[in-house]
Amino acid sequence: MLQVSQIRENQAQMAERLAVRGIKNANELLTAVVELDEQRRHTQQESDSVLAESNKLAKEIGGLFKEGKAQEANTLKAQTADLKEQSKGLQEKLHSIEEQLKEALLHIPNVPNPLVPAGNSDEDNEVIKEHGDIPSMDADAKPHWDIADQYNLIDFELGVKISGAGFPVYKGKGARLQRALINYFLDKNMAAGYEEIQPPHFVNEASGFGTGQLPDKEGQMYHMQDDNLYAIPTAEVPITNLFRDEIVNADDFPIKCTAYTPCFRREAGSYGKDVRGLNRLHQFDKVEIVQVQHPDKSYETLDSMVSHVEGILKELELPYRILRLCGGDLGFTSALTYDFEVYSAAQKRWLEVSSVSNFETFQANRLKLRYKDENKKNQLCHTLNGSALALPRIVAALLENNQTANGVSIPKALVPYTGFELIN
RNA sequence: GGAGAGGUGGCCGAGUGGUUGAAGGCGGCGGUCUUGAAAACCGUUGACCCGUAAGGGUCCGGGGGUUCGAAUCCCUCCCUCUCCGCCA
Repeated sequence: MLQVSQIRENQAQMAERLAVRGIKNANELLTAVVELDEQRRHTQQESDSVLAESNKLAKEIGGLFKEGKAQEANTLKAQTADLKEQSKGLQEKLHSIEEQLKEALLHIPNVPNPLVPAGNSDEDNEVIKEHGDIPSMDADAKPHWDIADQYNLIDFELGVKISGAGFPVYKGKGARLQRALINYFLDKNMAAGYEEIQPPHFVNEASGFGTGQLPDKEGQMYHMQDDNLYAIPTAEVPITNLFRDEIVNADDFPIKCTAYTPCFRREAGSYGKDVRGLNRLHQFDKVEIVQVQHPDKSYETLDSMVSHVEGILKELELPYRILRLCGGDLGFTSALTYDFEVYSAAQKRWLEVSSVSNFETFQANRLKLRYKDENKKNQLCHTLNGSALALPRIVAALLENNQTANGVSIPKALVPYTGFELIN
């Protein structure tokens, strides 16, 4: 959620940058906010002075009663009726304006960083780096779903039987590969200074709101109606919400957490050719990194998170590229996002495996996540997160890119974790 | 699922209608003492909104009510804990 004070100060600039997202009426939306805020402040002033007056009278009446001057007290009492009436009306007005203001703010996305290129779709994302050779495969190279089938690694049909489409069953070396990747990622993140956390996989409404999944993206999460809990779509939600309503110590910056969790996504309405095999699932595994940082240092941190993820992909010997997301592809809450894609040789396409973002104060504002600055004033922190990494597409790329006549070879860095060098 | 207790500032905890935004303690910050540190002692220390400021207002789980006045009384919702039952 944007801060009204900032909108007031930089409306024109913000509108301009929001336009990068393809929002045509950005300036109108911001103007509505500013106007509501003006009404709010005006109404509050009125209300405050009425309340100040009644507080004064109440104290006088209290004093008079104590002195035993009941007569005078009762005279004063009569005066308060009118004030009460006024106050009630003003309170109601104030509440209603505040509601409208919140509603207006809730539907404005984060302001993109100046680096964010304009554009409407993933076509307009900016490739800022490409690394590794695209493997040239034989014509009969198999997509990962065939390899998974051949070596009995993943059973999609069994998943359908017990849950439904998008819930794969990993078996044997398939399951072990998953476990190896999770441990490997966690170890890499820990070595980079992230504290490992095991959070709950279900969260309450307040948490969904804090990171921005609610109220807009309600349909994308699984919801347990009886208990009003949501299955987490990413560890970002429980981890970032650890810091909800907190005033953290500025000396603790940067706060770095990592967590492995399954992720649940309804992906309502998705269908078509992109969803085959592991490409798009209702349940998948991911190791996430989250940081809470001082506003002055968050972009430095974003860069360090990007190079951290990059280091992992290099070790896994996967060809990858880094994209800077354009305005149209940028998530609602993000100010700047880098996506990582690995090349999947048999499908002959890039697959997104990580998304690293700086949310600046957008989440912190909803979370009320603050720190004390040098002047002991509370300021909003910056939050960042990234996948390090999401498993399924890494598995897909590993299987496809490393297939040989003898089987699928495991990258060196991973062998200590899998305990085998070859899937055959 | 059944029964009971409770939700107060960063934390613990007192407070049952009046000038209490809230005793006390812990923690934090500053100081005295010390070669330095610890201990001890003294002082200081809530959040949010409006206002250039002075100042004003709101907040004791959320919402509503009673009252001139509510952390304190009433209604309602939410949450937590304890015991019993069930159970990895």
